[in-house]
Amino acid sequence: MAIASQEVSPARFSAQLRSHALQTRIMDLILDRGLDVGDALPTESELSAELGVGRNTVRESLKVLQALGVIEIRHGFGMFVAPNNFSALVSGLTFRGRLSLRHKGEEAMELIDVRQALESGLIGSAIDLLTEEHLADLRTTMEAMEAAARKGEPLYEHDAEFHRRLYAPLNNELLINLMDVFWQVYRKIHLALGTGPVNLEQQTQDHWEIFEAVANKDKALASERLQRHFDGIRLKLKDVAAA
Amino acid sequence: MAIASQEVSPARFSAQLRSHALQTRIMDLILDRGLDVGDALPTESELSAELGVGRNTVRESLKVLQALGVIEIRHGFGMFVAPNNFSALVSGLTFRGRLSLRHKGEEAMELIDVRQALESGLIGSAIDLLTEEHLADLRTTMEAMEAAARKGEPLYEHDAEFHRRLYAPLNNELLINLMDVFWQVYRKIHLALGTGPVNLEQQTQDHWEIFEAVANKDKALASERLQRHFDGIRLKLKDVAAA
DNA sequence: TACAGGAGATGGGATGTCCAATGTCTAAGA
DNA sequence: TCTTAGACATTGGACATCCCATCTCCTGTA
Repeated sequence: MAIASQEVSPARFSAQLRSHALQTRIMDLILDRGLDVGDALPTESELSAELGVGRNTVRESLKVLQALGVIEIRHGFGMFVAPNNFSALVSGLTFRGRLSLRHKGEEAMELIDVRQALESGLIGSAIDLLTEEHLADLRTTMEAMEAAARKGEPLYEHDAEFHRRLYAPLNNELLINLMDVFWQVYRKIHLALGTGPVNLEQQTQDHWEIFEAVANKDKALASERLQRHFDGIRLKLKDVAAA
Repeated sequence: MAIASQEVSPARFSAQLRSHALQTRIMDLILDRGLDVGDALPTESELSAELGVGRNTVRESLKVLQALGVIEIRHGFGMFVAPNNFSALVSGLTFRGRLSLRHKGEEAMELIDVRQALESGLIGSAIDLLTEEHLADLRTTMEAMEAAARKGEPLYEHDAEFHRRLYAPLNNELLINLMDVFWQVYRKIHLALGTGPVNLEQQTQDHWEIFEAVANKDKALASERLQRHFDGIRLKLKDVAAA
């Protein structure tokens, strides 16, 4: 018969299947009714009645859907189909990253690898589509970063913004969201473990160099400098994991 | 005062913050106690008592953590720290993809873009690290695919397996999981919309060509053929979205 | 020794009650 | 007429309690 899909035991997850099925039923209900982003879902009680399960059970599924970024729940008002939202992944990935740091930080490192692959792999296409306007936005971000560095403020937000805008030309929201997730996970892991002293000037300088390569439409150089940028991040993470 | 972080209203999500906080507390509890993959969590009642919240409330958070792949819940036995598991993302992304198909299928297309970027961007590194053993595995998969195609069976599993093994040399589980997620989402969207007739021979042939380029360690050719493979997928998706 | 079945523990789920947040509607006041 | 404070209905949040379903492990019997 060769089911041959997963190496899990057979009827060991019947409960999980049931609750997953309920989540699917709710999502199907949304799709079947033609609800779109921003539209309201039935109330908890209505769903409970329509789906034939208790309100608590429905709530559990709804909370999961909320966590997955499918719906948005507003206390006292209702539940709505959510706009794109990947904040869900952040929690899960952060947990895995921190868990892995107790061993050798492999998973956290893998995360950097994926981000590096995505960014240095896509910088070429991004440069192709780059307009003057995009470049101006990037410069603005860099100037803000430099100002922050001078004041000794953390560069977290500016760093994220830089990378976000770097790939804005691709016009791919999923990609932006994914990279944002990776970035946030890295940041959270870093914060959770206590960051050592950071060299703000060096960090700013790195980004300026990437900016320069991008501005000159030098794909190879941009890719290389991005690689180096990530190598630096990787080293920092290794230090933290070793401690 | 310049909060200036997000463009959302201020105290509109206090409830979400609270439930998210509870999830975080549970994850911190796992980390603080040094629990590792496979270790058992306290029971629902214990957690309820320790965290000072009702059992139902704890359950909602636990379900979320389960959905995020953080813990594994086994009815009648207990809850355990889960091994890496990204099946969570599948549901959320599939929903978004199907939702977007009602418009122009933009999000589904973005998903293909990201996958294409990841795969064609990383094939070079994968080829660098490719061993004879990896290649043999790949060939085995291809032969299985060909056999299935001859019997007129769907190639889903073989297709997934091929791509999984293609990047096995990178030894990056996160990457493999991510690509698996994208693949499953694509498949689910495809199934949900009813797939047109598929050309099994053509599909097999595509993969053989990619295999050939990889076997010859021709990075450029492999990358190009991967690109073409994804272009085909993109076209198919566009057809479905248009219907 | 091997198997069957029960005991105990744990999660799954339903129901009812009350609390808290939100938006809306109304009425008083400027 | 416009504004605003407050009452109100609606909706989600949280909890307690009860019972069911499922699992593992252990014990007794063949």
